[in-house]
Amino acid sequence: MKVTREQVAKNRQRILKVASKLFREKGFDGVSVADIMKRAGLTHGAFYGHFASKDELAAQACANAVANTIDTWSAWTALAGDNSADQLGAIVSAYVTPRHRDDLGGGCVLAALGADAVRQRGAVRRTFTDGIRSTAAMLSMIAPGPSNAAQREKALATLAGLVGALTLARAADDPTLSDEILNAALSTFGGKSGATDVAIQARLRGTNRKKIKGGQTDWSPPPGPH
Amino acid sequence: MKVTREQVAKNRQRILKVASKLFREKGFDGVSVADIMKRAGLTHGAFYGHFASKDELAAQACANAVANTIDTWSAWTALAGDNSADQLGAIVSAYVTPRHRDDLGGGCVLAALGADAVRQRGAVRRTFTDGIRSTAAMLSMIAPGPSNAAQREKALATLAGLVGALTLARAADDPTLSDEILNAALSTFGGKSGATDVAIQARLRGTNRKKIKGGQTDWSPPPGPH
DNA sequence: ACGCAATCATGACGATCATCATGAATAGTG
DNA sequence: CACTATTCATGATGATCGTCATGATTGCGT
Repeated sequence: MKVTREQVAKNRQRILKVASKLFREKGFDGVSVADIMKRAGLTHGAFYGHFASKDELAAQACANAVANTIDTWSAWTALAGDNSADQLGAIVSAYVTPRHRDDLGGGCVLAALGADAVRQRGAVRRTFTDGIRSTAAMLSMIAPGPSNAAQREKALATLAGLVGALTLARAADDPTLSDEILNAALSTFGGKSGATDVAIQARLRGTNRKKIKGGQTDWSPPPGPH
Repeated sequence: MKVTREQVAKNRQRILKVASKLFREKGFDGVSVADIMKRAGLTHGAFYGHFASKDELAAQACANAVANTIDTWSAWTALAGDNSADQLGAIVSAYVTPRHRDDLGGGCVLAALGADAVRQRGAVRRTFTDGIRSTAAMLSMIAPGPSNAAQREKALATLAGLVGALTLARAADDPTLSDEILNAALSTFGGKSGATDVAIQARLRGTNRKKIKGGQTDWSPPPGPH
């Protein structure tokens, strides 16, 4: 078989997207190349025409997931207007939600693969580090504080709080405890701050959940500037 | 071969201890039964005389790691005296350290296996949930706040912040960024609070590191009430 | 001291894994 | 239209995995 150049590019992107989702859901060691290819609608033999190894795929899928996270956060802040405090509040409010907690494969890559990244070396680890840098830089620009250093400190602490809360809320096998963790993080890390519009909050926190094809949850609020 | 009943118990404990360490270092999927048994000084065949399956071992090793974490935290608070604020500060100060970051196999199980626990079911997941409950309860008792609810909220948010900071600091492949994350968490989550004795702080934060046999780091401050 | 029962070592089983070899089909090129 | 390069499917390979069967060794109750 041979396919159109356009189809080849589509296949490659589909592999990346599927891998990005499956890795977040089951971890790097929990997914096989055959699994990924099957979900991408291909067989395992076609894999090595696109990527040199599973490790190379992991790195690129990680980069894909990071870009996904950044885009989502951008969409969140765009809904909050120009006020920095509102923007930070928007990210926190949307991050620490049952909706995000239940969307392991489509959610923040730092929370889903953070512990796995520790055990990786080479490209995967470097890509992940850049993901931390990017998200931290994004939060630093909108975090409140009397100086750049103070803003960055708040940004890093908030990022840690969000990632930790989501991880623990996911790990907790008890809905009550899980919700409690999310709510504590929401209150502590700025979800209540400022005068963020209530309707926007509701949208960000998933009150108006929207389903898209395939039973997947669309956790990016429509329409967004992207 | 047969061995003393006492030796059998020792072997079992050794398997548990090794598994508890290796699982934290490499994740549940990253360690094989043969790996664990080899490090415990036995061969893989002896395994199923002690545990019914790898999953059962994972659950018990997880419980072991939780107990380990609780004990360590108790030792930390014991050094800080009777003041609650100092005790919380002691835990935060000792938790978010390069020493703890670099001791993946001996450190907090919530940070090391949190993301992996999400993908587990059954006993492992339940044990892990209990670990979250236990640590949260411990922090709730010493966290400041005008009410029990406020104390618990602060405890949960602090726990999330600690776990997230340690995870990100470990994942970051850049020492500068990694230290920055630890310091931000230290400042934000109460490490500076109160009048905690400077010498105790230094001991908790690893200034007087002590090596024990096997090149392993003894991250529990001596002597401790345990 | 004898015999049973337990514990470990050796080895093997089937399943699964990442990766590679091969061939069929065909899009792109002249 | 014919040729070539490429893309994918099929299948195989060697390694590793969790688990189990077997037998040798020997502690321990009698």
